Amino acid sequence: MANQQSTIKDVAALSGVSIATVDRVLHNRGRVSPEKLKAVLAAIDQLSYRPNQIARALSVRKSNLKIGLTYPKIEDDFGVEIGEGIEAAKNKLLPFGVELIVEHTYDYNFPDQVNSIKSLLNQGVNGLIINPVNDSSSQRIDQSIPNNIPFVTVIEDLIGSRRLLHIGPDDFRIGELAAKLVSLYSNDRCNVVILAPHSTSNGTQQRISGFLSKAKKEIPQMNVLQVCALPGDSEAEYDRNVYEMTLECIQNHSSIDFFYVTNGLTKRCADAVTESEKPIMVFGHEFTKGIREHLESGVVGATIYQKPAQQFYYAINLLFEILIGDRKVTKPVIVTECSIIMKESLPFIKVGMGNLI
Amino acid sequence: MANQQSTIKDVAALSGVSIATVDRVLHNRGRVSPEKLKAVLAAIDQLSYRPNQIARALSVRKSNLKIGLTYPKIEDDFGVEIGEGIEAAKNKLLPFGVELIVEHTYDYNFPDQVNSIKSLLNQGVNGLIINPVNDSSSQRIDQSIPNNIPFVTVIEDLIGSRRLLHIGPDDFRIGELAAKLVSLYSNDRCNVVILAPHSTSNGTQQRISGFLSKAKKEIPQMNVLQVCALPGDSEAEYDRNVYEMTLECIQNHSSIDFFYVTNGLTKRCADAVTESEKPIMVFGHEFTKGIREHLESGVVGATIYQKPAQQFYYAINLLFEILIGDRKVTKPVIVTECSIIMKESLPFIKVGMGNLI
DNA sequence: CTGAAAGCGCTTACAG
DNA sequence: CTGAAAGCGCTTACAG
Repeated sequence: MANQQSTIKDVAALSGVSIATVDRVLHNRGRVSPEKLKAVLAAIDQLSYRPNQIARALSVRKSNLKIGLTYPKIEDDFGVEIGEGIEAAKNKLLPFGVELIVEHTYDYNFPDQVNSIKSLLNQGVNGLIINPVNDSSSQRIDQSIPNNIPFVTVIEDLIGSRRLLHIGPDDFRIGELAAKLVSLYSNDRCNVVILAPHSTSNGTQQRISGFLSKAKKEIPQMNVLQVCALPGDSEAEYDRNVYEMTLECIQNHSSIDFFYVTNGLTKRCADAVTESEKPIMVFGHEFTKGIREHLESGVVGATIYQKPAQQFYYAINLLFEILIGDRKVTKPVIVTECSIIMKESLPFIKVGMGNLI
Repeated sequence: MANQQSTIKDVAALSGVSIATVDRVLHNRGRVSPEKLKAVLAAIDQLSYRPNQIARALSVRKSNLKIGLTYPKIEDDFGVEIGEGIEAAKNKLLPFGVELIVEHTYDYNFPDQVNSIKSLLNQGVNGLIINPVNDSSSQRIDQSIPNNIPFVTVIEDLIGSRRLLHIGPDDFRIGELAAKLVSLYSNDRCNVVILAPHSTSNGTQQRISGFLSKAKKEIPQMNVLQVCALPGDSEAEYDRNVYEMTLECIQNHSSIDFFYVTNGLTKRCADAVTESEKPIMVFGHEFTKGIREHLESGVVGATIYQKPAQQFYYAINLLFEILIGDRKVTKPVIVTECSIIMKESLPFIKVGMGNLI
């Protein structure tokens, strides 16, 4: 029937009020007489009116929202992908008059992150996105952010903090999946060494727990020889240490079949395995150029990819919608998609923002 | 420096012309004197001006673009997902004044599809999205569409047709991946029966070819006992026949370890396997409710999911951008993402439009 | 070839 | 509590 989409003008005409009043009803910015309220609501219903978001965006532009973002910047393809997600979100929100202010720490420096948050607050942001460098500090993060500034976490949760919501992978289940993948590539023998960065990261612990739990429950032939906590404070140190630790493990255990690396250090572990020339397969995480090469050569069996660009893009958009009141928070944790990547699925994998326009 | 995003007004002011002239330059709708052209170009460059797409959308709204879409509607969750992708695209394009007109055939009826195309053309569409029911008919599709109406194909290509571009999975590689997955779940013995709808669908053929090629090249223990072409003309027939054929195969071959089903009929095959109580595992495609249940119970080992909602959403948006001149066609085929789904990755899978906002 | 003006659908002061 | 008016940044007839 009503072929053309109806507008706020139509609603105003039908209910016999001005468009300003309709707008008040729409966003309950209050003080509308009961009769008019009722009439407007009825008209909205009758015309099944839905506000034009584009028009809204254009005029709301003037409000000049600021969103702050802080994350630990790592100089590799994972960092590049995060940058791509941020850039995409920035461009998408630009015409809405949103200013996205980005700060980052180099490596996992917690005091730096607290400083970056202060700096963002000083610049007058209306909300924050935080990719925490360290999740044991929920309290201190809470303390650095005023109550009236909402913040959301990405990738790594800040459990027990005042965060509005968290967006990231389900690390325990990811650990379980990793164990399953390892078992699929094994025959009778399945001796595994786990390499994880030594950190208080909850995500890492969850992955290890998930892995071990799955092995115990369902994979009788799997034997976890060792769980190595890599020392380090920076990505460079981790990179060095994972390489050396891998070689060391190979020397100490004569019977390793698999390494499971709980994060993007997968590449350097695979480098060491390649160097050793042992028939060992590596399983791990993320999807950088180096990991792709090891997948192609068969040293890495499979990797679980958490699509960082999409997580950031999604988090930024979500916070924006929350700030302008277009979205309510219904659940505190949103689990994001992860992909299983193996040699044969390389042709289908989209990195960065992929096909998402 | 230039903190605020510059606007068309700024460009006009800087180059000493009217905004109408800037607009002419922007979209080269011609007839601008060389001097002014140069001045405008310089100003655009100097201000690094980027048009506000939101504002553009709002005014371009009046042009009232129509996009037509036709696809074979199947009454299952796959069809529901397609509907979700279409709905999301429709809502996204609504404020741009785009009317998305959707027609569908029931099942794979080619004459019906030709009729639906005619009907869409009669309604004055400016471009078409076609999910072909049958790819042997590129010529007849070409003939039903005037040269000035661009069309793109989704999911199944119309090779040799005049389509502007194709958006869909890489079916040969998908077949290869399927063979790899089967081999991962096998131990020493790996006897496989392939079930495929009897149709002229090129996608199906590609998947089978990929599967066989991979098996031959890299999986010596794999033995393909039979490739069954299922008779049928409608989804209901296929559903019935795949069930019966599965039971028949189980009777005829005493040693089947795996079924590979080239499409969403996976569910009915798994039903029959469950019924037979044989220790046979099914591999297949898509991700409907029924398939999820079989993954949970372990009858289906893994499924490869082509995310139909996203393919449609993407195709519609792409055609829109092409029609308004915001995007050029650079490559004729766009390969979309596919996910490997196994029991352990169920927690991460987003169906429909997932987290894509 | 060029510019002034109206308009897309909404929001936001402002005045009453 | 309510409405008229200006404005967001662009496009599109229209007049010159």
